[in-house]
Amino acid sequence: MVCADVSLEDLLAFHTPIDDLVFEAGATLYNETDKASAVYCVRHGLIKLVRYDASGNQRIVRFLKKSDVVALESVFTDDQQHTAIALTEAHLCRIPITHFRQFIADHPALQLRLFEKSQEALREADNWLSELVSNTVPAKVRLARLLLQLRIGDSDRVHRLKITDFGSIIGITPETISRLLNELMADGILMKAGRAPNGRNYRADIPALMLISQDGSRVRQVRKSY
Amino acid sequence: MVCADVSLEDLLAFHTPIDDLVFEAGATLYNETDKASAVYCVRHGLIKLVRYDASGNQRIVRFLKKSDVVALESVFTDDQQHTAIALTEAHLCRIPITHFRQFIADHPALQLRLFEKSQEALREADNWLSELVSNTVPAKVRLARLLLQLRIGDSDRVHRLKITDFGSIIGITPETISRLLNELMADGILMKAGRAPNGRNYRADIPALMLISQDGSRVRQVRKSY
DNA sequence: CGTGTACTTGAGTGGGCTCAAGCAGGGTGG
DNA sequence: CCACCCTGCTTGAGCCCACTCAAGTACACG
Repeated sequence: MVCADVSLEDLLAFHTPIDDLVFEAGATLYNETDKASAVYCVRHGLIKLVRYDASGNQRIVRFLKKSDVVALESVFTDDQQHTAIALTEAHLCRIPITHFRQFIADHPALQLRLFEKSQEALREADNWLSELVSNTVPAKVRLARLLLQLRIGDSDRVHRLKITDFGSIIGITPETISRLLNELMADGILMKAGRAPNGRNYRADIPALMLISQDGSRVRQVRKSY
Repeated sequence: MVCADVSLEDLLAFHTPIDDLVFEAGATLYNETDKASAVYCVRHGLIKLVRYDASGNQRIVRFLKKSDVVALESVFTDDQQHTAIALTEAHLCRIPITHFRQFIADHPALQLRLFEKSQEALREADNWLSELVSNTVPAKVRLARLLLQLRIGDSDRVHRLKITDFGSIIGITPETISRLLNELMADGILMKAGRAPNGRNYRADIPALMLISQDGSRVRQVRKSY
């Protein structure tokens, strides 16, 4: 929206040097250690935002897709907080940060849109925190939840990430992911479909996944009150 | 800031019915299932934002403290996404959501401030995701990281939450939390201090905690390339 | 045809969970 | 003032899920 709406045309009219870029799958947009220099609007494709913790483990904190804005935090700070990597081929428009800041200042209506974008991202982060990362919920349940979030539209298709990526979202090892996915395939709930490098996906039995995702097998015993 | 800055005076001048409220420790501001009806500015105290996942487990997704705004998402949606509970006695000013929306519309400068607030919250959420919830990092390390985040200013004091609250942040059971805290106390890194219901805290050996928090004992073996 | 990357599979281990019981302290009411 | 409760915390024993390490397979690509 931000780029597709008013703002894009306005930006172009602004005579700013906008680069229209194509990143191929696996390419890095920028690194955690870089100074903020631009924001990117996603036109097409899937981007992962990752962080490396103190022990060097990779962790995916969010996905960005069509009409999302990458590196929005650089409006307020020069420290990038993530590394951004394309998961599929991605088309982006790059807006130098100084121009973007100026543009925001000149267009108050945009501020509310960006605020809303930010709230959306926050909502997704909260979702991940509450659904995807609890040790107290079995890994299989969390994986089912993640697969549902990766559903493509209303279809029976689900994005098929690399198993290490599945792992760095829900916080378990690739080996365990592999075992769980094979289990789901053995049960006929998941089937490999599509071809690399794009379109890699699963055909999924959505109702079955929803059933698994609501699993309450490990509900904590509450002390009885007589 | 939002409440302490321009906006508060402006709001008052606006003749809006602002309630100035005091919640005691443990009191609920609002529930996940309630319709959005207001935002709250925190003047003093600590608020936790919790969610209950499909299996009924409680999960803390964020803390809010002085100068933060609670229920900011209700600017855009009527669905509350969390339950908000006071952890200490808390002083809040309550602004009915219709007034707040109107006020935002009339005061563009506020939009940028709220956008920034939202980015701050997002940053904290990302931090939690990347540092606090990885199963692949030992629980003790994650607990040390959490304790450092709960540090009070630059002192050697750390907020002492209930063990179930510690648990619902990093995703482990209260029993394990208890064992780990006792371990830290046995090592002289942590000492109980302060009195209930407020001021409950630990005196901590901060450098020791930092050491533990950077632990790399479980770094994954990288396949050697000869 | 060889090399690298992604994934699979197996065996063994251990950290954190479950269930269960007991303790400590601060209210509250008799 | 004590008895009682209730909530928060502790401690123990046993188990199991997910981890570690290690080796092997599948497949894409030059």
